[in-house]
Amino acid sequence: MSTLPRYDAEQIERSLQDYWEQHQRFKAQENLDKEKFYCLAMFPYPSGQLHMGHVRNYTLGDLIARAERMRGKNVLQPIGWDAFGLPAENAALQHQVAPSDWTFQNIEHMRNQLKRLGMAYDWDREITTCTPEYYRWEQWFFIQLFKRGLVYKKTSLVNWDPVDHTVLANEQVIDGRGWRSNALIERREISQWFLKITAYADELLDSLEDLNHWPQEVRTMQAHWIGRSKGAQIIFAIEDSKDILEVFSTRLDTLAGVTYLAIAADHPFAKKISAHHKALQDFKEACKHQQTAEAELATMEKKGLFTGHYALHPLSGERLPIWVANFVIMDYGTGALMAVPAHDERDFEFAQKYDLPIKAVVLPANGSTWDFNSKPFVEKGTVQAPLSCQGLSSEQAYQSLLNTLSQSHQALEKINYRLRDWGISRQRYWGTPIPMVNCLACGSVPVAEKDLPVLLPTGITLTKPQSPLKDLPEFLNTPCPNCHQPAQRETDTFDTFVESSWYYARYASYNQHQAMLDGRAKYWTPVDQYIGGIEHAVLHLLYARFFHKALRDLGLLNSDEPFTRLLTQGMVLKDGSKMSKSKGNTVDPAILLKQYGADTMRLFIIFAAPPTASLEWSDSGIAGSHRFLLRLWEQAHKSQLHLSQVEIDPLQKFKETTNIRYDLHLIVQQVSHDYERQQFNTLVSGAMKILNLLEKENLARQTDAQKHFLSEGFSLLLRILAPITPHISAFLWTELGYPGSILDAPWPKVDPEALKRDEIALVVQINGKLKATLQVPAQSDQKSIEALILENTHLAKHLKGQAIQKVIYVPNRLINFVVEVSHV
RNA sequence: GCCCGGGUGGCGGAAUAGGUAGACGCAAGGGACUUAAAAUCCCUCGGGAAAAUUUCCCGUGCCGGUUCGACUCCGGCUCCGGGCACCA
Repeated sequence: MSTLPRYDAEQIERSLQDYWEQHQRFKAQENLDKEKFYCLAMFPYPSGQLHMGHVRNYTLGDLIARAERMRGKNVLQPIGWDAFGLPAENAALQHQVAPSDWTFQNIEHMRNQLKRLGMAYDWDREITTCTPEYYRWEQWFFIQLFKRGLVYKKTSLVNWDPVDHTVLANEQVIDGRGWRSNALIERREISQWFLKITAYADELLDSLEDLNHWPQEVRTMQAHWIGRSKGAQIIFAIEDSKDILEVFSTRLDTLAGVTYLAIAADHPFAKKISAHHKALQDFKEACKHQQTAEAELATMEKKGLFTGHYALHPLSGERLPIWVANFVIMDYGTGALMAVPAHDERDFEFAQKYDLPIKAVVLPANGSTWDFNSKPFVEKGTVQAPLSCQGLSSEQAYQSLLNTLSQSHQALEKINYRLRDWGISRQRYWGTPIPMVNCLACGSVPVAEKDLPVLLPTGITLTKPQSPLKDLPEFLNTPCPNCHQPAQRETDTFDTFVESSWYYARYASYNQHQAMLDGRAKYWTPVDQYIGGIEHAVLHLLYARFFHKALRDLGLLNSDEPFTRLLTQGMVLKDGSKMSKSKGNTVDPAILLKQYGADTMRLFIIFAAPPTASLEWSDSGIAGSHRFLLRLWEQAHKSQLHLSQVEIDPLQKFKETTNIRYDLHLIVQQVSHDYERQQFNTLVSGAMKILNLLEKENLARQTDAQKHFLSEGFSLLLRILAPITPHISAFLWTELGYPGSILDAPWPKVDPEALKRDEIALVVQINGKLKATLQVPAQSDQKSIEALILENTHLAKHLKGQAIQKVIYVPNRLINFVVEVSHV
C-alpha cells in the first residue's frame, strides 16, 4: 500500500500562482475572434487589511471570470485602489504619517494578500486613484463637463465644527456633536461646485428599464431616488408685500385644503423679515444646530414659528399664516411648501401640534366617511372643494385647477425630481484637487489643459484637522489662466465618488498617457458583470451611470450604460452582526489563509450562503470545507492509477453505470443552471454530491464501466470546482492526466443521453397531501396511472368509499385525487 | 420617518415555472477503529403520537385570503438588515 502524498495547500497554491504569473496567464488582450467578457468587482478602499467582505467580493468576481474563460470568452478582470478618502487623513492625524505614505503602504500589503488568494487579475492594469496618472484625466474630464455647462457653483449646507474649524462628514457627527471636538455642530452655508446630474435625470430613469440583468430592487431604489413626479408650481402672494412664495405640489386637487404655508428658516423671505423679529432670529439660530442628513430631518421633533405674515390663497384670497418650520430645507425644492393637514401626514401632525385648522376637501372615492380628527386621508378620492371641482375625481380636479390657475399665471405644470445635483466639493486635503483658479477679475476659471495635472502636494504630515492646502503658497498661488494676473487655486478637492465613477473605463486604457480613454475602452465597456455590496445600490451606481452617459456624449464611449449585469453581494456577519473592529467580532483572512489555504477559504465563502444573502461566518464551517478538499485529494489520488489506463471513448455506453451516470448528469444539469442564475452556493453542493458518488464507486473501481465513470466524474468535478478552488483543481487535473491546463478546459456539459429515463417517481396526493411516490414508466398517461394506483393496496385503501371529485394529473410529476371529505 | 430587501430544523442553507419542505454541509448523539486520544469511517438527527422498515397529526416570523395544491401568489402586521445625498 502506497501512502498518499499530503495535501499541502500553501505549497501547491504558491507554486501555481508563481507559474500563472510568470506565464502571464491572466493578461487580457483585445481579441476580435472571441466574445469579450469584462468582469469587475468593485475596487477596494486600501484600509490596510483585507477583510472578509473583500474576500467574498473578489472570490465572486474571480469565480465568474474564470468560469467565463472556460466558457470561451476573452476575459478582462482588473483590480485597483480607490485610494483617496477620509480614513487616510484620520490615520495621518492619529499616527503622524503622511496620508500618501499610509495609503501606499496599505496598498502594498493588500496587494500581497489578494495575490495570495489566487485571483486571476491582469495586474498590469492596476489603477491607483491617488496617482497623478489617474486623477489628471479626472481633472481633464471635469473641465470638459465645465465647458459643456454641466458644472456650476452654488452655496449649500455643510456640518461645521466650530472648535476644529472644519467641515465634518455626516458620519463624523455623533448626536449633533463633532466626533473629535465634541462641539455642537453648526449648519453653515458655503459655496461649492455641483455637477448637473439632473440634466440626465430622465435618461437615468428611463434607461433603468433596459437594465434587465440588474436586481429589480436596485432599479426600484434608483427610480425612487430620482423621483420624477408631475405637479404644479404654485404662486402664493404675500399680504402687504411684493414678495411671493413658490411651492411645488403633486396634489393640486387638495389646494382648497391649504390652511398654512411653511418655509425654511433660511428662505429669502424669512431672512428679509427677521431683522426686526427677535423670536424668528432665535428660531433661526436654533435651526443652525440641526444636522443636514435627511434621516435626521425626518425623525427630529418638528418645530415651527409663526412669522406674523400671511399669504393669500390663490383661489379664495383667504389669509394663510406663513410659518417657519425646521423640517423645511432651502436645499430641497423651493424651500417652501403648502400645507394641507387634512391630506398629508406631516402637515397633519404639525397642525395638531400648533393648533392650526384642518380642512377636508377630498373624501374616499367609495363614499365611506373619514374621521379627519384622528388621521389625514392621504389617498386620491372625490374632491369636495372648491365648488368648481365638487364631485370630480382627484385627477380631474388637478386638471381643472391647473387650467384655471395657469390662465391667471398663478400656477405652472412642472416635472419635479427628487434627485438633486451632485455636490462634489470637499474641504479636504486627501483628494483630487479641483482644477479651477479663482481670479478677482475673471472669476472661476478652469486650469489650462496643458497645465494638467494640478498636483496634490504629497509627503505632508497633517497637524490639525483642516486641509493644509490653504496654507501652502506654492500650491495656492498661480496666475489666472485667463488674464495671467496673480490668482489663487481652488483648495477644495473632489468627492471620492468622482474617482469611482469612471475607473472601470480607465482599466481598458490603463497605459494611455495622451488621453483619458482610447478605443480599447470602447472595446471593453460596458462591464459585462459588476459585483459589489448592496450598500452601493444608489449613490455609486447612479454616479457611475451618469459619468458613463457623459463620457458617451463626449464621444469617449459608445454604450449607454456602464454595467450590463449587476450582482449585489450580501454582507459578512459574525454572531448576527456586521464584522467590525469596534464590536471585536472580526475574522482575519490572513490567519485562515495560513491555516487552511486560499482554496478552502474561497470554497467556504462561496458555499456558506447565496451571493446576495448575508453570510454568517462559521469557524467550524470552514473546517468542513477544508475536510471536503482533503477528501477530494484522497479520492483523486486513489483513482489516479486507474485513470491513466482508461481509454476514454465517449460513445461507448455502459449499462452497468446507467443509473449512477443519470445521477451524475442530473447534478451537472443542476450546477449549470445554478451558474446561470448565479446561485453559486449550490454549485458547491453539487460538487460535494458528485464527490459522494465518486467515493462510492471508487471503492470497487474494477470494471471498464466503473473506470470510465470515474474518469468522467473527476473531469466534471474538477472543472466545476476550477473557478472556486482553482489551485487544487488545476493540480489534480494534471495529476490525473487530463489534457492541457484546466484554465482553458471547457465548462462542463450535460450528456442528454445520460438523462433519459425509463421510469420516473410519481407523487401521489390525496387532497394535496402526499400519500406515496410510485415508480412508473416515463410518459405514462393518466388512465394507466389510475389503474396502477387502484392495484396498490395501500393507496386503494385511502380512496375506498371516497367520492372522487376531480383528478389533477401533471405528467411525470404528480397525480392529485380531490375527494369529498366524508367527516368533519 | 421615508425607500429597498430579508425571516425555513440546534446552525449555514436547499426546494429550477404554484406540485415530495429540510438537498448539501456544520454541530450534536450513538457505534467502529485505537492501549488511549486525534483523525477517519458507519448510523441517527424538525416536533408530536402510535408503532418492526410503516402510519397519522402539526410545521417555512404572525394573522387572513386565492388555489385541487402555497416556503413560493395576494392583503395586513411584526422583527431584523441596507440606503437616505460629506464613510466607502
